Amino acid sequence: MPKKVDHDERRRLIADALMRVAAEQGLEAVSLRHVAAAAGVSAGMVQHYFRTKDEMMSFALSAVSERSEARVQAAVGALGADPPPRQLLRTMIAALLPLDEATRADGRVALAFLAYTAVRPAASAELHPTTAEFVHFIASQLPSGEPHQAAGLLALMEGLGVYLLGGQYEAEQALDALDAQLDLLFGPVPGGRAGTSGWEVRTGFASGGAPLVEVGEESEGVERA
Amino acid sequence: MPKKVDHDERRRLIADALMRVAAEQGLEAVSLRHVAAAAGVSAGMVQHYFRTKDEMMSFALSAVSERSEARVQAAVGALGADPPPRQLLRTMIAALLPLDEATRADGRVALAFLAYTAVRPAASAELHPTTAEFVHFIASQLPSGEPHQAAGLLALMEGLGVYLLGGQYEAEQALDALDAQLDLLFGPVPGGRAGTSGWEVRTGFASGGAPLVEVGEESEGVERA
DNA sequence: CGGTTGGCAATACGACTGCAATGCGAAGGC
DNA sequence: GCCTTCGCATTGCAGTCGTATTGCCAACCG
Repeated sequence: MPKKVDHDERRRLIADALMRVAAEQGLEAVSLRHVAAAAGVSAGMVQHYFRTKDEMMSFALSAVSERSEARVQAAVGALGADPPPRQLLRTMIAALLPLDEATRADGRVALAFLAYTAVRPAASAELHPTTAEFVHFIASQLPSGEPHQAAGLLALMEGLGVYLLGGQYEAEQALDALDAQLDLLFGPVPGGRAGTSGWEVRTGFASGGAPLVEVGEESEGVERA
Repeated sequence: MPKKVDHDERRRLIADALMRVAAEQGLEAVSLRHVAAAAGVSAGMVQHYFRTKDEMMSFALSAVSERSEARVQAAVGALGADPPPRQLLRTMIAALLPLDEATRADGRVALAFLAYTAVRPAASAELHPTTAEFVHFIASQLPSGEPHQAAGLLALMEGLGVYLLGGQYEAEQALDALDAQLDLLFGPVPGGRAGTSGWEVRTGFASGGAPLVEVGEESEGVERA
């Protein structure tokens, strides 16, 4: 073989550029040439490593999931062995929340992919049934062991992420809501951060903030179409 | 003036077609010609009623929110005067959840718009700060009156919607999780549907189901891009 | 009846898309 | 020292995009 290049490294480099484009301008702006320009390579090279655009999208999709998984594992690993369940869950969930600008960018990409795959189920067939396992794990950490409560906690995390991305919740409000939920599930903790002080619903989104309304109806129905 | 046509009715007809296209093929597939074809009109007519595509998108966006609002009001109106807070909240939230195939289509559109506006904040500037008001209202219905708990309940609803759309949760599981949460907030009810019986995490999504993984990381981070 | 005006269709245009095909330089195998 | 093979860039093509422009038809005013 002639040249020696790490095939997978190149693909990751391209996928990084894709995520950068998607985070800034949305998935609609993701095109071969656009991604190539963002990666600082030629459009032909992108085509060389991904024979089709769908292939590129699928790779980027799995890259997103891999990175988040790594993020959770890093956060949990910093916790030491056998942490108390409440702290473990809080750490894992906080690691999955888009709390700072860097993780918000990733969250936007993930959100875009969420809508993307909602219409193209085949694009994510390779991904594992992580959600079900996660619910199961959460339930095992709960005092009640209730799967319903575990599913609710996971959904709460998801919703917090959506609202954080939409700008309706600030990071602190989201964490307060999370802690309040953990209070409900584990029982209140004296030294916790679960106090009610200082919470105020944010108003006045006129200053270029993200939309509120469609978040409120993110999952609403419109009848037929 | 010559002809007599209801300007707004035409716009709604076109917006309906747009939502149909978006629900089936995603927002990326929404183009003037596509929408025109779905509406059974000429492309020129669409252009006549919406001078620009962004104008059309904004109109459809507000139409989505209007419809969901109407849905909630209809559900609440069927409840009679002064319903108990728990029942009121459950009814409102259930009305916003994509529980059947018809509302799922609307939910897909709303999800697409959510990702869309995450990148174009200006497209939704006209929408009101509904979320903050909603949190406030929920808090007023809660025994604790805790805004944190209210924000958490709203986030849980949002997450349930996302997972319902993704196919990770079935309608019954979502409602069970919702009721379990209401149990936590209001205290358990003897006659409630909050039993743990029959809950089983769904596995084996191989059969064309929607993705699980990127839902699990819907709000994760990927570092920088 | 002529003219004006709104409703709507058709077309043209430039920019962009994904993708296939082609070309060329460089690095090893023989 | 060829010669294959890989890495990568370039170009071309058919199609779609959003938008501006043009033109026809029907309806109402005078």
